[in-house]
Amino acid sequence: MDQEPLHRRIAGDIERRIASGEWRPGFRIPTEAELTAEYGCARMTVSRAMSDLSARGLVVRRRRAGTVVAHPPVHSSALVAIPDIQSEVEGRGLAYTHRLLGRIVRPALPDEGLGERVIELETLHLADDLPFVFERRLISLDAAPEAEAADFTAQPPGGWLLAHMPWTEAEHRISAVGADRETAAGLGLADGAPCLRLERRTWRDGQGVTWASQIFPGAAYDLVARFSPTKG
Amino acid sequence: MDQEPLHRRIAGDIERRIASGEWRPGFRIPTEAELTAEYGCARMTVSRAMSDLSARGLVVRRRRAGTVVAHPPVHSSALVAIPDIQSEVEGRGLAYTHRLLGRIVRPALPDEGLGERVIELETLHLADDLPFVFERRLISLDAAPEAEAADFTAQPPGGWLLAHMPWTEAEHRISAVGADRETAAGLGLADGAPCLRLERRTWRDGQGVTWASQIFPGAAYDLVARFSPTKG
DNA sequence: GAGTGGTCTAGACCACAAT
DNA sequence: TTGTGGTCTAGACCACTCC
Repeated sequence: MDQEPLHRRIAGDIERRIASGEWRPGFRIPTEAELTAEYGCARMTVSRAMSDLSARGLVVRRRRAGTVVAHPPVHSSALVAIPDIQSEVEGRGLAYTHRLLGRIVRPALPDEGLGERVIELETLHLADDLPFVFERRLISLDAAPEAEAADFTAQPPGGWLLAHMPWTEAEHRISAVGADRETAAGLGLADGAPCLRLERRTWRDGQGVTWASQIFPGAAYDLVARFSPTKG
Repeated sequence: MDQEPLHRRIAGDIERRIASGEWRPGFRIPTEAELTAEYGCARMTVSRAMSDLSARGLVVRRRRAGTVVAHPPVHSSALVAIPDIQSEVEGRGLAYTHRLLGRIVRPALPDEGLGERVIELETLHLADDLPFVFERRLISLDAAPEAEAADFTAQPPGGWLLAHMPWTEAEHRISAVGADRETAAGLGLADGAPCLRLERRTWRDGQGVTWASQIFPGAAYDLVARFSPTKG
Protein backbone atom coordinates (compact mmCIF):
# COMPACT_ATOMS: atom_id res chain seq x y z
CA MET A 1 0.00 0.00 0.00
CA ASP A 2 2.91 2.27 0.73
CA GLN A 3 4.63 1.51 -2.53
CA GLU A 4 4.39 5.07 -3.82
CA PRO A 5 7.09 7.33 -2.42
CA LEU A 6 5.78 10.28 -0.51
CA HIS A 7 7.44 12.82 -2.82
CA ARG A 8 5.59 11.28 -5.73
CA ARG A 9 2.32 11.39 -3.91
CA ILE A 10 2.81 15.06 -3.15
CA ALA A 11 3.76 15.85 -6.73
CA GLY A 12 0.84 13.79 -7.98
CA ASP A 13 -1.64 15.58 -5.75
CA ILE A 14 -0.54 18.95 -7.06
CA GLU A 15 -0.41 17.73 -10.63
CA ARG A 16 -3.97 16.51 -10.38
CA ARG A 17 -5.21 19.87 -9.18
CA ILE A 18 -3.46 21.57 -12.05
CA ALA A 19 -4.73 19.11 -14.64
CA SER A 20 -8.29 19.34 -13.34
CA GLY A 21 -8.24 23.10 -13.65
CA GLU A 22 -8.74 23.60 -9.92
CA TRP A 23 -5.41 25.45 -9.87
CA ARG A 24 -5.23 27.54 -13.02
CA PRO A 25 -2.07 29.02 -14.55
CA GLY A 26 -0.73 31.76 -12.32
CA PHE A 27 -2.23 30.28 -9.18
CA ARG A 28 0.16 30.41 -6.29
CA ILE A 29 0.79 27.02 -4.78
CA PRO A 30 1.22 26.61 -1.01
CA THR A 31 4.75 27.20 0.22
CA GLU A 32 7.09 24.40 1.11
CA ALA A 33 6.53 25.19 4.77
CA GLU A 34 2.78 24.83 4.38
CA LEU A 35 3.06 21.59 2.47
CA THR A 36 5.55 20.27 5.01
CA ALA A 37 2.96 20.86 7.70
CA GLU A 38 0.14 19.42 5.60
CA TYR A 39 1.95 16.18 4.85
CA GLY A 40 3.81 16.01 8.15
CA CYS A 41 7.14 15.35 6.48
CA ALA A 42 10.56 16.95 6.14
CA ARG A 43 10.99 19.95 3.89
CA MET A 44 13.43 18.05 1.67
CA THR A 45 10.64 15.69 0.72
CA VAL A 46 8.35 18.50 -0.32
CA SER A 47 11.26 20.18 -2.05
CA ARG A 48 11.97 17.07 -4.07
CA ALA A 49 8.36 16.90 -5.22
CA MET A 50 8.29 20.54 -6.23
CA SER A 51 11.65 20.34 -7.99
CA ASP A 52 10.34 17.49 -10.10
CA LEU A 53 7.25 19.47 -11.08
CA SER A 54 9.44 22.44 -11.88
CA ALA A 55 11.82 20.35 -13.99
CA ARG A 56 8.83 19.11 -15.97
CA GLY A 57 7.60 22.63 -16.51
CA LEU A 58 4.32 22.36 -14.65
CA VAL A 59 5.21 25.04 -12.15
CA VAL A 60 7.56 27.98 -11.95
CA ARG A 61 9.47 28.58 -8.76
CA ARG A 62 11.09 31.79 -7.68
CA ARG A 63 12.69 32.63 -4.39
CA ARG A 64 10.60 34.85 -2.24
CA ALA A 65 7.85 34.98 -4.87
CA GLY A 66 6.83 31.37 -4.31
CA THR A 67 5.67 28.67 -6.68
CA VAL A 68 2.97 29.29 -9.27
CA VAL A 69 1.27 27.09 -11.84
CA ALA A 70 3.03 27.54 -15.18
CA HIS A 71 1.25 28.89 -18.20
CA PRO A 72 0.90 26.37 -20.99
CA PRO A 73 3.86 26.59 -23.30
CA VAL A 74 3.49 29.00 -26.19
CA HIS A 75 6.74 28.68 -28.03
CA SER A 76 7.44 25.10 -29.00
CA SER A 77 4.18 23.88 -27.60
CA ALA A 78 4.61 20.17 -27.94
CA LEU A 79 6.90 17.36 -28.86
CA VAL A 80 6.52 14.59 -31.37
CA ALA A 81 8.29 11.32 -30.89
CA ILE A 82 10.19 10.05 -33.91
CA PRO A 83 9.91 6.32 -34.30
CA ASP A 84 12.37 3.65 -35.24
CA ILE A 85 10.98 2.05 -38.40
CA GLN A 86 11.31 -1.55 -37.38
CA SER A 87 9.74 -0.93 -33.98
CA GLU A 88 7.00 1.05 -35.62
CA VAL A 89 6.12 -1.75 -38.03
CA GLU A 90 6.30 -4.47 -35.43
CA GLY A 91 4.35 -2.32 -32.99
CA ARG A 92 1.50 -2.42 -35.48
CA GLY A 93 1.60 -6.18 -35.46
CA LEU A 94 3.04 -6.43 -38.97
CA ALA A 95 6.03 -8.36 -40.22
CA TYR A 96 9.09 -6.20 -40.81
CA THR A 97 11.36 -6.90 -43.76
CA HIS A 98 13.75 -4.82 -45.80
CA ARG A 99 15.36 -4.93 -49.20
CA LEU A 100 18.65 -3.41 -50.25
CA LEU A 101 18.12 -1.64 -53.57
CA GLY A 102 21.47 0.02 -54.07
CA ARG A 103 24.97 0.20 -52.64
CA ILE A 104 27.96 2.14 -53.86
CA VAL A 105 31.15 3.48 -52.30
CA ARG A 106 32.26 6.93 -53.40
CA PRO A 107 34.17 10.01 -52.28
CA ALA A 108 32.17 12.21 -49.95
CA LEU A 109 31.14 15.67 -51.04
CA PRO A 110 32.52 18.45 -48.86
CA ASP A 111 29.13 19.68 -47.67
CA GLU A 112 27.98 16.23 -46.62
CA GLY A 113 30.16 16.54 -43.52
CA LEU A 114 30.98 12.83 -43.53
CA GLY A 115 34.72 12.81 -44.05
CA GLU A 116 36.49 11.55 -47.18
CA ARG A 117 34.64 8.42 -48.27
CA VAL A 118 31.08 7.31 -47.85
CA ILE A 119 28.95 4.30 -48.59
CA GLU A 120 25.63 5.19 -50.17
CA LEU A 121 22.69 2.87 -49.61
CA GLU A 122 19.14 2.68 -50.80
CA THR A 123 16.83 0.54 -48.74
CA LEU A 124 13.15 -0.24 -48.94
CA HIS A 125 11.44 -1.07 -45.66
CA LEU A 126 8.35 -3.24 -45.89
CA ALA A 127 5.47 -4.01 -43.59
CA ASP A 128 3.81 -7.33 -44.35
CA ASP A 129 5.61 -7.22 -47.71
CA LEU A 130 4.10 -3.86 -48.63
CA PRO A 131 6.44 -0.90 -49.17
CA PHE A 132 6.46 1.32 -46.13
CA VAL A 133 9.51 3.55 -46.22
CA PHE A 134 12.08 4.39 -48.87
CA GLU A 135 15.42 5.24 -47.36
CA ARG A 136 18.54 6.83 -48.78
CA ARG A 137 21.51 6.78 -46.48
CA LEU A 138 25.14 7.81 -46.43
CA ILE A 139 27.55 6.33 -43.92
CA SER A 140 30.95 7.86 -43.32
CA LEU A 141 33.67 5.30 -43.90
CA ASP A 142 36.03 7.52 -41.96
CA ALA A 143 33.83 7.23 -38.90
CA ALA A 144 32.69 3.65 -39.47
CA PRO A 145 35.18 1.80 -41.70
CA GLU A 146 33.57 -1.56 -40.81
CA ALA A 147 30.52 -0.48 -42.78
CA GLU A 148 32.33 -1.24 -46.01
CA ALA A 149 32.29 -4.96 -45.23
CA ALA A 150 28.91 -5.07 -43.53
CA ASP A 151 26.07 -7.11 -44.99
CA PHE A 152 23.18 -4.71 -45.27
CA THR A 153 20.93 -7.34 -46.76
CA ALA A 154 21.00 -9.16 -43.43
CA GLN A 155 20.55 -6.13 -41.20
CA PRO A 156 19.19 -2.76 -42.27
CA PRO A 157 21.69 0.12 -42.11
CA GLY A 158 19.96 1.81 -39.21
CA GLY A 159 20.08 -1.29 -37.05
CA TRP A 160 23.66 -2.01 -38.00
CA LEU A 161 24.71 1.48 -37.03
CA LEU A 162 22.96 1.35 -33.69
CA ALA A 163 24.83 -1.82 -32.88
CA HIS A 164 28.22 -0.68 -34.17
CA MET A 165 28.27 3.10 -33.84
CA PRO A 166 25.84 4.37 -31.22
CA TRP A 167 25.42 8.06 -31.77
CA THR A 168 25.96 10.78 -29.24
CA GLU A 169 24.24 13.55 -31.13
CA ALA A 170 21.41 13.58 -33.64
CA GLU A 171 19.42 16.04 -35.66
CA HIS A 172 16.04 15.38 -37.20
CA ARG A 173 14.17 17.34 -39.80
CA ILE A 174 10.64 16.75 -40.98
CA SER A 175 9.25 18.14 -44.18
CA ALA A 176 6.78 17.36 -46.93
CA VAL A 177 7.98 16.50 -50.43
CA GLY A 178 6.55 15.16 -53.63
CA ALA A 179 7.80 11.69 -54.47
CA ASP A 180 10.49 11.72 -57.16
CA ARG A 181 10.37 9.03 -59.82
CA GLU A 182 12.61 6.56 -58.04
CA THR A 183 10.86 6.97 -54.70
CA ALA A 184 7.45 6.73 -56.31
CA ALA A 185 8.44 3.52 -58.02
CA GLY A 186 9.79 2.04 -54.80
CA LEU A 187 6.71 2.89 -52.79
CA GLY A 188 4.20 2.23 -55.52
CA LEU A 189 2.94 5.81 -55.66
CA ALA A 190 2.21 8.29 -58.40
CA ASP A 191 4.98 10.70 -59.29
CA GLY A 192 4.73 13.77 -57.08
CA ALA A 193 2.52 12.11 -54.45
CA PRO A 194 2.83 13.92 -51.11
CA CYS A 195 5.20 12.19 -48.73
CA LEU A 196 6.58 12.85 -45.30
CA ARG A 197 10.35 13.09 -45.32
CA LEU A 198 12.34 12.48 -42.17
CA GLU A 199 15.97 13.49 -42.44
CA ARG A 200 18.35 12.39 -39.76
CA ARG A 201 21.98 13.19 -39.14
CA THR A 202 24.00 11.66 -36.36
CA TRP A 203 27.40 12.31 -34.91
CA ARG A 204 29.73 10.50 -32.57
CA ASP A 205 32.05 12.74 -30.59
CA GLY A 206 31.49 15.51 -33.08
CA GLN A 207 32.38 13.37 -36.11
CA GLY A 208 29.63 12.90 -38.69
CA VAL A 209 28.53 9.28 -38.88
CA THR A 210 25.49 9.12 -41.08
CA TRP A 211 22.82 10.98 -42.96
CA ALA A 212 19.51 9.38 -43.78
CA SER A 213 16.43 10.47 -45.67
CA GLN A 214 13.39 8.33 -44.96
CA ILE A 215 10.31 8.86 -47.04
CA PHE A 216 6.88 7.79 -45.81
CA PRO A 217 3.78 7.85 -47.97
CA GLY A 218 1.87 10.84 -46.67
CA ALA A 219 -1.48 9.16 -46.67
CA ALA A 220 -0.24 6.13 -44.81
CA TYR A 221 1.69 7.67 -42.03
CA ASP A 222 1.27 10.04 -39.14
CA LEU A 223 3.50 11.20 -36.38
CA VAL A 224 1.41 11.55 -33.28
CA ALA A 225 2.18 13.22 -30.01
CA ARG A 226 0.05 13.40 -26.94
CA PHE A 227 0.80 15.71 -24.10
CA SER A 228 -0.82 16.27 -20.80
CA PRO A 229 0.60 17.26 -17.46
CA THR A 230 -0.77 14.12 -15.85
CA LYS A 231 1.16 11.84 -18.13
CA GLY A 232 4.47 13.61 -17.74
CA MET B 1 33.19 30.94 -8.52
CA ASP B 2 30.94 28.61 -6.58
CA GLN B 3 27.86 29.52 -8.53
CA GLU B 4 27.28 26.03 -9.88
CA PRO B 5 25.68 23.69 -7.37
CA LEU B 6 27.74 20.64 -6.58
CA HIS B 7 25.10 18.21 -7.75
CA ARG B 8 25.13 19.89 -11.15
CA ARG B 9 28.87 19.74 -11.35
CA ILE B 10 28.81 16.04 -10.60
CA ALA B 11 26.10 15.40 -13.15
CA GLY B 12 27.92 17.55 -15.68
CA ASP B 13 31.20 15.70 -15.19
CA ILE B 14 29.52 12.38 -15.86
CA GLU B 15 27.53 13.73 -18.75
CA ARG B 16 30.69 14.99 -20.40
CA ARG B 17 32.33 11.62 -20.18
CA ILE B 18 29.30 10.00 -21.75
CA ALA B 19 29.04 12.58 -24.50
CA SER B 20 32.73 12.35 -25.31
CA GLY B 21 32.49 8.61 -25.72
CA GLU B 22 34.89 7.96 -22.85
CA TRP B 23 32.09 6.07 -21.11
CA ARG B 24 30.23 4.10 -23.76
CA PRO B 25 26.75 2.64 -23.45
CA GLY B 26 26.75 -0.21 -20.97
CA PHE B 27 29.73 1.17 -19.05
CA ARG B 28 29.23 0.89 -15.34
CA ILE B 29 29.53 4.19 -13.58
CA PRO B 30 31.19 4.45 -10.14
CA THR B 31 28.82 3.75 -7.27
CA GLU B 32 27.35 6.46 -5.14
CA ALA B 33 29.76 5.53 -2.38
CA GLU B 34 32.74 5.97 -4.69
CA LEU B 35 31.51 9.30 -6.00
CA THR B 36 30.76 10.44 -2.48
CA ALA B 37 34.38 9.80 -1.61
CA GLU B 38 35.66 11.36 -4.83
CA TYR B 39 33.78 14.60 -4.34
CA GLY B 40 33.94 14.59 -0.55
CA CYS B 41 30.25 15.26 -0.14
CA ALA B 42 27.15 13.64 1.30
CA ARG B 43 25.55 10.76 -0.51
CA MET B 44 22.33 12.72 -0.99
CA THR B 45 24.22 15.13 -3.19
CA VAL B 46 25.57 12.41 -5.42
CA SER B 47 22.17 10.76 -5.39
CA ARG B 48 20.53 13.94 -6.60
CA ALA B 49 22.98 14.21 -9.48
CA MET B 50 22.46 10.63 -10.53
CA SER B 51 18.69 10.86 -10.22
CA ASP B 52 18.71 13.80 -12.57
CA LEU B 53 20.77 11.91 -15.14
CA SER B 54 18.47 8.95 -14.78
CA ALA B 55 15.36 11.08 -15.21
CA ARG B 56 16.86 12.43 -18.41
CA GLY B 57 17.57 8.96 -19.69
CA LEU B 58 21.35 9.20 -19.85
CA VAL B 59 21.89 6.41 -17.37
CA VAL B 60 19.97 3.44 -16.09
CA ARG B 61 20.05 2.67 -12.41
CA ARG B 62 19.24 -0.64 -10.76
CA ARG B 63 19.61 -1.60 -7.17
CA ARG B 64 22.53 -3.87 -6.55
CA ALA B 65 23.43 -3.86 -10.25
CA GLY B 66 24.63 -0.29 -10.16
CA THR B 67 24.37 2.55 -12.66
CA VAL B 68 25.28 2.09 -16.32
CA VAL B 69 25.37 4.42 -19.30
CA ALA B 70 22.10 4.06 -21.20
CA HIS B 71 22.01 2.84 -24.77
CA PRO B 72 20.86 5.45 -27.23
CA PRO B 73 17.11 5.30 -27.57
CA VAL B 74 15.85 2.93 -30.23
CA HIS B 75 12.12 3.15 -29.99
CA SER B 76 10.92 6.74 -30.29
CA SER B 77 14.40 7.96 -30.85
CA ALA B 78 13.94 11.69 -30.81
CA LEU B 79 11.58 14.53 -30.26
CA VAL B 80 10.59 17.37 -32.50
CA ALA B 81 9.36 20.61 -31.03
CA ILE B 82 6.16 21.92 -32.53
CA PRO B 83 6.21 25.67 -32.91
CA ASP B 84 3.66 28.34 -32.29
CA ILE B 85 3.14 30.04 -35.64
CA GLN B 86 3.44 33.62 -34.50
CA SER B 87 6.59 32.91 -32.49
CA GLU B 88 8.01 30.99 -35.41
CA VAL B 89 7.48 33.86 -37.81
CA GLU B 90 8.76 36.50 -35.45
CA GLY B 91 11.68 34.29 -34.51
CA ARG B 92 12.76 34.48 -38.13
CA GLY B 93 12.72 38.25 -37.93
CA LEU B 94 9.63 38.59 -40.12
CA ALA B 95 6.45 40.55 -39.54
CA TYR B 96 3.53 38.37 -38.45
CA THR B 97 0.02 39.14 -39.68
CA HIS B 98 -3.10 37.12 -40.18
CA ARG B 99 -6.27 37.30 -42.18
CA LEU B 100 -9.64 35.80 -41.33
CA LEU B 101 -11.00 34.14 -44.48
CA GLY B 102 -14.12 32.48 -43.14
CA ARG B 103 -16.27 32.21 -40.07
CA ILE B 104 -19.48 30.29 -39.53
CA VAL B 105 -21.33 28.88 -36.54
CA ARG B 106 -22.88 25.45 -36.98
CA PRO B 107 -23.93 22.32 -35.10
CA ALA B 108 -21.00 20.07 -34.28
CA LEU B 109 -20.77 16.65 -35.85
CA PRO B 110 -20.78 13.79 -33.36
CA ASP B 111 -17.31 12.55 -34.22
CA GLU B 112 -15.74 15.96 -33.85
CA GLY B 113 -15.89 15.55 -30.09
CA LEU B 114 -16.54 19.23 -29.52
CA GLY B 115 -19.99 19.25 -27.94
CA GLU B 116 -23.15 20.59 -29.58
CA ARG B 117 -22.15 23.77 -31.40
CA VAL B 118 -18.91 24.90 -32.95
CA ILE B 119 -17.49 27.95 -34.62
CA GLU B 120 -15.57 27.13 -37.77
CA LEU B 121 -12.75 29.47 -38.80
CA GLU B 122 -10.40 29.72 -41.73
CA THR B 123 -7.32 31.82 -41.17
CA LEU B 124 -4.33 32.64 -43.29
CA HIS B 125 -1.12 33.38 -41.43
CA LEU B 126 1.40 35.57 -43.22
CA ALA B 127 5.09 36.29 -42.80
CA ASP B 128 6.08 39.65 -44.23
CA ASP B 129 2.75 39.64 -46.09
CA LEU B 130 3.51 36.32 -47.78
CA PRO B 131 1.21 33.35 -47.08
CA PHE B 132 2.81 31.05 -44.57
CA VAL B 133 0.17 28.80 -43.08
CA PHE B 134 -3.41 28.02 -43.95
CA GLU B 135 -5.43 27.09 -40.91
CA ARG B 136 -8.84 25.52 -40.47
CA ARG B 137 -10.12 25.46 -36.93
CA LEU B 138 -13.14 24.39 -34.96
CA ILE B 139 -13.82 25.78 -31.51
CA SER B 140 -16.37 24.20 -29.22
CA LEU B 141 -18.95 26.77 -28.16
CA ASP B 142 -19.91 24.46 -25.32
CA ALA B 143 -16.40 24.66 -23.92
CA ALA B 144 -15.72 28.28 -24.91
CA PRO B 145 -19.00 30.19 -25.37
CA GLU B 146 -17.14 33.51 -25.39
CA ALA B 147 -15.62 32.52 -28.72
CA GLU B 148 -18.89 33.36 -30.45
CA ALA B 149 -18.40 37.05 -29.69
CA ALA B 150 -14.63 37.14 -30.09
CA ASP B 151 -13.01 39.26 -32.77
CA PHE B 152 -10.76 36.88 -34.65
CA THR B 153 -9.63 39.59 -37.02
CA ALA B 154 -7.88 41.30 -34.13
CA GLN B 155 -6.33 38.21 -32.58
CA PRO B 156 -5.80 34.87 -34.33
CA PRO B 157 -7.84 31.97 -32.96
CA GLY B 158 -4.84 30.20 -31.49
CA GLY B 159 -3.74 33.24 -29.51
CA TRP B 160 -7.26 33.97 -28.36
CA LEU B 161 -7.66 30.43 -27.10
CA LEU B 162 -4.37 30.48 -25.22
CA ALA B 163 -5.49 33.60 -23.43
CA HIS B 164 -9.04 32.48 -22.72
CA MET B 165 -8.94 28.69 -22.53
CA PRO B 166 -5.49 27.36 -21.67
CA TRP B 167 -5.45 23.68 -22.47
CA THR B 168 -4.59 20.90 -20.12
CA GLU B 169 -4.19 18.20 -22.74
CA ALA B 170 -3.16 18.28 -26.37
CA GLU B 171 -2.59 15.88 -29.24
CA HIS B 172 -0.57 16.64 -32.33
CA ARG B 173 -0.41 14.76 -35.56
CA ILE B 174 1.92 15.43 -38.45
CA SER B 175 1.36 14.15 -41.95
CA ALA B 176 1.96 15.05 -45.56
CA VAL B 177 -0.92 16.00 -47.84
CA GLY B 178 -1.42 17.44 -51.27
CA ALA B 179 -2.89 20.93 -51.20
CA ASP B 180 -6.60 20.95 -52.03
CA ARG B 181 -7.91 23.72 -54.25
CA GLU B 182 -8.82 26.12 -51.46
CA THR B 183 -5.55 25.62 -49.62
CA ALA B 184 -3.54 25.95 -52.78
CA ALA B 185 -5.28 29.21 -53.59
CA GLY B 186 -4.67 30.57 -50.11
CA LEU B 187 -1.00 29.68 -50.09
CA GLY B 188 -0.34 30.45 -53.72
CA LEU B 189 0.63 26.89 -54.63
CA ALA B 190 -0.26 24.51 -57.41
CA ASP B 191 -3.09 22.09 -56.74
CA GLY B 192 -1.73 18.97 -55.10
CA ALA B 193 1.56 20.55 -54.04
CA PRO B 194 3.07 18.64 -51.11
CA CYS B 195 2.37 20.27 -47.77
CA LEU B 196 3.06 19.50 -44.15
CA ARG B 197 -0.15 19.22 -42.15
CA LEU B 198 -0.12 19.71 -38.41
CA GLU B 199 -3.33 18.68 -36.71
CA ARG B 200 -3.87 19.70 -33.14
CA ARG B 201 -6.59 18.82 -30.68
CA THR B 202 -6.80 20.24 -27.21
CA TRP B 203 -8.87 19.51 -24.18
CA ARG B 204 -9.56 21.22 -20.92
CA ASP B 205 -10.49 18.90 -18.05
CA GLY B 206 -11.37 16.22 -20.56
CA GLN B 207 -13.73 18.45 -22.54
CA GLY B 208 -12.80 19.02 -26.17
CA VAL B 209 -11.93 22.66 -26.81
CA THR B 210 -10.57 22.92 -30.32
CA TRP B 211 -9.36 21.14 -33.39
CA ALA B 212 -7.00 22.80 -35.82
CA SER B 213 -5.43 21.80 -39.09
CA GLN B 214 -2.46 23.94 -40.06
CA ILE B 215 -1.00 23.50 -43.50
CA PHE B 216 2.57 24.55 -44.27
CA PRO B 217 4.02 24.60 -47.76
CA GLY B 218 6.30 21.58 -47.78
CA ALA B 219 9.15 23.30 -49.50
CA ALA B 220 9.09 26.26 -47.17
CA TYR B 221 8.95 24.63 -43.85
CA ASP B 222 10.87 22.18 -41.73
CA LEU B 223 10.48 20.91 -38.25
CA VAL B 224 13.91 20.46 -36.78
CA ALA B 225 15.01 18.68 -33.66
CA ARG B 226 18.45 18.42 -32.24
CA PHE B 227 19.33 16.01 -29.53
CA SER B 228 22.47 15.38 -27.62
CA PRO B 229 23.08 14.30 -24.07
CA THR B 230 25.07 17.41 -23.33
CA LYS B 231 22.22 19.72 -24.19
CA GLY B 232 19.63 17.82 -22.16
C1' DG C 1 24.23 -12.29 2.78
C1' DA C 2 25.85 -8.16 1.11
C1' DG C 3 26.18 -4.40 -2.13
C1' DT C 4 23.56 -1.03 -4.42
C1' DG C 5 20.20 2.53 -5.11
C1' DG C 6 15.60 4.89 -3.17
C1' DT C 7 13.79 7.40 0.18
C1' DC C 8 13.40 10.08 4.22
C1' DT C 9 14.74 13.08 8.36
C1' DA C 10 15.87 17.24 11.07
C1' DG C 11 18.39 20.18 10.89
C1' DA C 12 21.60 24.20 8.55
C1' DC C 13 23.23 28.09 5.74
C1' DC C 14 22.74 30.72 1.67
C1' DA C 15 20.71 33.40 -2.49
C1' DC C 16 17.37 35.98 -4.13
C1' DA C 17 13.66 39.20 -4.56
C1' DA C 18 9.67 41.67 -2.85
C1' DT C 19 8.77 45.03 0.57
C1' DT D 1 14.28 43.13 6.25
C1' DT D 2 12.23 38.98 5.67
C1' DG D 3 9.94 35.30 3.37
C1' DT D 4 10.85 31.98 0.02
C1' DG D 5 13.23 28.43 -2.48
C1' DG D 6 18.13 26.02 -3.37
C1' DT D 7 21.42 23.36 -1.61
C1' DC D 8 23.83 20.54 1.48
C1' DT D 9 24.86 17.37 5.57
C1' DA D 10 25.27 13.08 8.28
C1' DG D 11 22.99 10.12 9.35
C1' DA D 12 19.01 6.20 8.85
C1' DC D 13 16.11 2.37 7.14
C1' DC D 14 14.40 -0.13 3.37
C1' DA D 15 13.94 -2.70 -1.27
C1' DC D 16 15.86 -4.88 -4.45
C1' DT D 17 18.83 -8.38 -6.67
C1' DC D 18 23.13 -10.58 -7.58
C1' DC D 19 26.13 -13.94 -5.52
